Amino acid sequence: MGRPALIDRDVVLATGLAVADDHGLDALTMAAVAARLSVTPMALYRHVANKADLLDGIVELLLTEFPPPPVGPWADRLTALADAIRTSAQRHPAVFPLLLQRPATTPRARRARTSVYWALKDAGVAADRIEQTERLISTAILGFAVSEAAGRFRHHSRRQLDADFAQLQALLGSFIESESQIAGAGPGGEGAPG
Amino acid sequence: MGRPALIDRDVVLATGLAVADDHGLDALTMAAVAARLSVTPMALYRHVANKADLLDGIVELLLTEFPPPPVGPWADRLTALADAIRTSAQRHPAVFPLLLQRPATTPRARRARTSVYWALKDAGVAADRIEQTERLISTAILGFAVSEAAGRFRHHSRRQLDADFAQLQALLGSFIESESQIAGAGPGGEGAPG
DNA sequence: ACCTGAACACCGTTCAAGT
DNA sequence: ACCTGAACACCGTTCAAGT
Repeated sequence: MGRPALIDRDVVLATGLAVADDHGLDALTMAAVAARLSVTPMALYRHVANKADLLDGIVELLLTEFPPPPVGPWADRLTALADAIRTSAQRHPAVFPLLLQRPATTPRARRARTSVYWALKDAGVAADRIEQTERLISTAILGFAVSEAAGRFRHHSRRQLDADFAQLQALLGSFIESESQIAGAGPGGEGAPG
Repeated sequence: MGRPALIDRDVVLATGLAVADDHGLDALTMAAVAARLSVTPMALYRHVANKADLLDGIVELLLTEFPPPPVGPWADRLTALADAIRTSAQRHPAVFPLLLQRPATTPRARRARTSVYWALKDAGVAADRIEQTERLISTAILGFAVSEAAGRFRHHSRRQLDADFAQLQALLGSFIESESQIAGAGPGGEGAPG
């Protein structure tokens, strides 16, 4: 067998993300990633198939930043997840928009989606309405996070955007309650008894 | 003075859009656009400053496809606009996502935004709530249209996505009504009298 | 097994030159 | 004024070669 590896796939992806964070998506080239790793561009091809695979891997890496939601009432769990998504977008504005371009079928994407499913179940949403409800709220949250990260709101103040995001979360919260089968379900844990 | 022009900015932008529609964003190169116009790549630089300017111009061209909404009740006008946005996204999936990356400060973008303002005013939304309300509904509609165009929903059926979009529009409609200061304002023209 | 060096087709962009 | 031809730095990717 050969010599010890200098790099592996994970550091290639993490380095690619760092390059994009620091200098933008246009600056994310194979040569730039390689230079950060003190390695030849061609060395990367043992760890990623090509540049598209590198981008896919970086998007996948982004999903890692969405922490498992805390235990607690369903509304708190969804709020925490939405805040984590927005924070991740702010931290990685160059690559975050790519998230909209990949179907969420990888294990990590499924994990994030499943935690939303559980929250909606606890909120009292009917089983056959959970998937559609998840798509609606995820799309709205991602749409905001991407818009903010990509610069569509660049002429608005941070204070204004915080208020916008809070309003969006409130709207989605009341939508979920309207879908709830639990009479008078508030943002509590398992809904009102009886 | 010189010789008659073979091309102008509008045909360069339209040709760029056509290349992206036919072969994707990666295939949208200066050389490809020039070839379609039977011209040298360098000839394009008299009409667009550089490739970024070409992309900006194409995004601007997209806004042209949003027709002025019909006269009628505010809800019908907003529905028509939302449908036009989604249709444009479906027709131009490669470039539509770029719309999220530009602040809507150009005249054409402002025109589209203004027609939403008027609809919200007619719906009875308070003057100091109109701009935030417009951002919320535009972000949700654009988020859906971009997600669909960019492929995030590629594993879902057309029928399912139609239902999702209808549900999103219904949610936004009831949100607007909840913001209305006109008691019992339905989706009618100018709200209930008195 | 992992990395390097040389090479290729292609890309955006410039500059000076033609009409 | 508008377009062309030649040229440059850079990009993704291949292949054969080194250890």
